[in-house]
Amino acid sequence: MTLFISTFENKVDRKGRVSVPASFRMALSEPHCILVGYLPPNKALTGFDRSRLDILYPQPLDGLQSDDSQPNPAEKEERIARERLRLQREMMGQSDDGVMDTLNANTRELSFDGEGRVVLPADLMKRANIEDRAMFVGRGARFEIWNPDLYERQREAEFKALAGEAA
Amino acid sequence: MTLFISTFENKVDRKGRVSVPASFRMALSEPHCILVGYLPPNKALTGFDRSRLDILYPQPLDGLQSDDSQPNPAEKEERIARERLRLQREMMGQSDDGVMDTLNANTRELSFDGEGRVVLPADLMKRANIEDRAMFVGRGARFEIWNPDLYERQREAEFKALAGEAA
DNA sequence: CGCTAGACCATGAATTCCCATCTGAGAGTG
DNA sequence: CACTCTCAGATGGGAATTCATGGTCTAGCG
Repeated sequence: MTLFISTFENKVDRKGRVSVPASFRMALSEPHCILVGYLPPNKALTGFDRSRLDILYPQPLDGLQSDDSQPNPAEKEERIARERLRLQREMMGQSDDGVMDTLNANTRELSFDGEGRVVLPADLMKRANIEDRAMFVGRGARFEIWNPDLYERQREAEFKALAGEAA
Repeated sequence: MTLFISTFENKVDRKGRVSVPASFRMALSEPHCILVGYLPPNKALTGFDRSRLDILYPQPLDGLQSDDSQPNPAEKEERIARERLRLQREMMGQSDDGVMDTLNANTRELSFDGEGRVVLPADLMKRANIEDRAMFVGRGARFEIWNPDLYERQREAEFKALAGEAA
């Protein structure tokens, strides 16, 4: 899999559009969209590829039903029943997975225009203090979108932490 | 795949009609309806795609009859017999599945008009304190419909929980 | 006959699409 | 080594489409 590396500063135009760095776009499995969200206490937005969700989500049942690694059928049935009960409760809003719930609510699917840009929703921009410039920061499997000035401070802090650690 | 993410605030008109966000509509497998229900002590309504019911329901017999992971034929027959008895009791109203019973009773099938709207039943609106605005909140496999003001408080609470967890 | 639920139509605003321009890096050339 | 050419990526603006929203009409039902 391809990773997001390096940093790029691009402009945000009046419509909220930004070019996603070409190298980030090429790292995507879904070529036509990215997921971008905000979660506290972060100071920046987080972006990632759509295929990441498949990893984050527990597979409902399918994984269990075809799972023959556990040869004991009674235990397998029991696990399926338990998982089904969990899904049933979840469907009625009694979820036990607060993290994923919050992530889903606060993440958007942004699609590219013909030039490789996305529009950053106004509320997300506000949360990350992004105005007319955006810094794309590669973090491996994900990337971050910062206010460039804030990121420079963050970078210094990270450098300092590393240097201090080494000393 | 049906995946609901992000949040959208839409207006509820005098007839109780609301536009379901376009991205939610596109996530549906059944393009012409959604299931919406209320269960205490939730503060919001819960909606999901019709196809979800197939997952929530235990497969009657089919799964067992074709299940050859357990080579012992006697035990397999015994399990089928047990399952059949369970189904019989269920058909007589002696269900052992309280969650699904409650879910079925308190869920409505809402169909779309030509513009992608549904009408929210008055009693459901009342239970969720929804008046003239509705906040659609993506929760992955399901979504929620909130009074926007209540949801903003909920969002802050979720953020606080996340931030606290990180600290 | 009055009412309600559903279908149908009209409008404005927001979003997406499309085309034109700009810029910087690197290759090629004299 | 200076200069130009070329190309991919980035940026800007206007046109076209989608979406949300409000209203009206019609049919079925009480």
